[in-house]
Amino acid sequence: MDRSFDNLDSAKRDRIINSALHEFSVNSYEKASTNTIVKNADISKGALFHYFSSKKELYAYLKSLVFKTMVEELEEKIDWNQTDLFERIKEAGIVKFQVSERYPDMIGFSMQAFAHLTTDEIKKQSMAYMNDLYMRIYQYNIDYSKFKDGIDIAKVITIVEGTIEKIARTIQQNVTVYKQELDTNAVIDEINAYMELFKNIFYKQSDRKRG
Amino acid sequence: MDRSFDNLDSAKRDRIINSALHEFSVNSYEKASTNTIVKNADISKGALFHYFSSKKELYAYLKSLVFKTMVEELEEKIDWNQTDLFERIKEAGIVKFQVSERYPDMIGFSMQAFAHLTTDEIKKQSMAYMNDLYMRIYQYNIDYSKFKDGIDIAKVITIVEGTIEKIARTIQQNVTVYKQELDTNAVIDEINAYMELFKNIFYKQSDRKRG
DNA sequence: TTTATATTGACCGGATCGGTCAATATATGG
DNA sequence: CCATATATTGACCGATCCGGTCAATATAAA
Repeated sequence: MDRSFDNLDSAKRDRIINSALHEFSVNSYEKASTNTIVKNADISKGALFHYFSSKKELYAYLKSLVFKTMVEELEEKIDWNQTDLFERIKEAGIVKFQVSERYPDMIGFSMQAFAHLTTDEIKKQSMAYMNDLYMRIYQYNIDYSKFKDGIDIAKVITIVEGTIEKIARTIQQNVTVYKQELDTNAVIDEINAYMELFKNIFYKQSDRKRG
Repeated sequence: MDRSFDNLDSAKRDRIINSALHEFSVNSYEKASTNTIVKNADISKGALFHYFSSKKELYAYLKSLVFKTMVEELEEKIDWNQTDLFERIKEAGIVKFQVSERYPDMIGFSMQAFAHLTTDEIKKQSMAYMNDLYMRIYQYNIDYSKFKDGIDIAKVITIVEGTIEKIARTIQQNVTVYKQELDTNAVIDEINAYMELFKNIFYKQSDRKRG
């Protein structure tokens, strides 16, 4: 990547990044069109290939940007002293949500990028890394003694993850289909409500309010 | 559609249907390639345009097939006398799972097809219909008195849906990434285990075993 | 064998692809 | 103000792929 891209004012840079993320989210790498990217970013074809030497390089840049951004944001903004699982998960969810306010198609891009990795080895490696990161989120400093006896923690995590992703999908749908505006506080309130419900049903009586 | 397509032996017909469903799942309508469809279905270009007069007609056929199949299967195979919510949801999940054994890309196609409907009106209508169908699944003959007092049923449904979809995605991932074979009974067992967990946490003590 | 039907794949004009580059606009330094 | 350097433009390139056609061929029915 030409360093001139980094010197662009951030509004223009984000316009290009978001346009590219969107195009690569909606289409496979091969079918994603640089023409569409420049049109939506409102720049000329030549400009794009001035910043990036090729489509492939643009794609690689986006991959590392997404990866780096996600990891850094999670590292920074998560309170790693938090011992309550549901509060931890809520924080991670909010971080992802905030990132997608700046880069709306980042998560879509990740999924598309992962689905179309070429070799199985690379897929397995990425999967392994993702699992590592998530294990840290779910385990580092977390107090599991609050849970009722006999509760299968792995299942709890599946349930909570599934629920949050479901909420995110529903919001996405409301925004794109019903043209609802995105109300950040409402989203956080909703996630909060679910987390309280989870505490109520999964924690021992005496631990319900401590979380 | 030419009726000659219906007279094809079902193996060949399903090969064409699945190849087309897959191509339209992975790509938008415009970028989906009839060349790719015929290649993967192992038929000639001429044959496809003998069965269907155009790409658009093929797409319309798939839409109505998917819609009809889903509705009919749900109507037929769900036990509408079942009063337990989690058993009902389990049945619906298993029906979808069985359908996707015959047509693996049916659900992916539905999502893609929905996401790319042209007018907002049509989107809203489809959304409304989906909601209706799901409301019947969640409400018809269901005994909600088993739930603990103060439990928010809408949230419970979101949680259970999210969990089942999460399980489905994980299985899909294991199949495509890790080349694991798909063990139907194991999947049903897993869904069962989650449903038992849900009964344990959401039902009153006295109703946990009756479901 | 004759007739009817199913299937093939080379071929069509047109659209789009990733990428180039001479021309132009803008910014910088004296 | 000019001179130079840099940023940006969009018409243009050959290549590829598009949806769809159709004369030729294979297969089945009569």
